[in-house]
Amino acid sequence: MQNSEALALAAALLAAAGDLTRRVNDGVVARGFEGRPAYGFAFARLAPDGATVTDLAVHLGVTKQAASQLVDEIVRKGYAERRPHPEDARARLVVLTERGWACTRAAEEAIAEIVQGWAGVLGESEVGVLRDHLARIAPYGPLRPSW
Amino acid sequence: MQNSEALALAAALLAAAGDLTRRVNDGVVARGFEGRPAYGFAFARLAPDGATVTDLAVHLGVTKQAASQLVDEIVRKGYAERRPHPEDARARLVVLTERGWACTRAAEEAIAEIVQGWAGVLGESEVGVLRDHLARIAPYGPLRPSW
DNA sequence: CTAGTTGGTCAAGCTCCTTGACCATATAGT
DNA sequence: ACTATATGGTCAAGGAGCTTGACCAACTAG
Repeated sequence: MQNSEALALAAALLAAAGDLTRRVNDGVVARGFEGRPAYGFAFARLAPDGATVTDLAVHLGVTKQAASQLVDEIVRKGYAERRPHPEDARARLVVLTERGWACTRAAEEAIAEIVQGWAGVLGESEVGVLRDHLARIAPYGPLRPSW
Repeated sequence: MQNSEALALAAALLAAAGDLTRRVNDGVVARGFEGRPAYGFAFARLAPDGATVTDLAVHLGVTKQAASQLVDEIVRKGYAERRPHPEDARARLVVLTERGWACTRAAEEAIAEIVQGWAGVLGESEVGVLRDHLARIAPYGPLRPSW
């Protein structure tokens, strides 16, 4: 393996990720939602049944104070709400509102559209290969900065 | 293409990029340099023959004020220096110092090491396929947040 | 039932970026 | 040559998003 090939691979990976992040965010905004990339990962954690602020902090890799501020923000914008936790009076369960779900669906649409474009360039089967390769090299990568 | 497959691909791409960024930075720090991921892209632009602050700002996708502050930082840390520009008395040419070059080489070593690991998982030839796929889906992606 | 742990928030501060104002030099129009 | 505009760079102030530290309320283990 040539050194320059390793550099080219690293650059291509970062460029592809940066491009994806930007385009997903643009797609969500174009569908009428306001937000920043971090929302997407937060929503992914909240989606099934809600989560506590501490859960979210762990998921995002930030302090619980930062997660709490993010929740303030998405609550203020109407994407989620804080409810009493059914089993722990200290905790609060943060759950998506209907608008939060709509925003999540918008992000998924945007992603599907972009990946569709990749399939047009590489072909369906090669996109599957790409996904497989990526999953194998970074099974536990961090989830922070993007949709 | 299933929607969930598109989501899995997007998540894997972001995870891989985040993992790469973190590990390159760790590798550079482990080799005795202090820095943040943005340095790497700045150094890549400065490397051949130096660049002006404005060049750097365009390359990084930030304002020239931000680029100027970044240059302050890498100058203060001994990685670069400002010289008069040979053809324009308004401008200054920012060039890497020997320590700046050493830091760049350290980053390249770290990258080579990581990609080596990927070759161990996927095989040499598949790493080439991966690089090709990524280059084809994001030929002009942004270059900002990482080494 | 006290002692320690855990969920959450408030407050202050830091880092990195932005916008706005400004100066020095370069370039174009007349 | 001379004014007008564009460009390279910096200073200053402010904002977004994170951190650390302090703290309270409620859970859990001895």
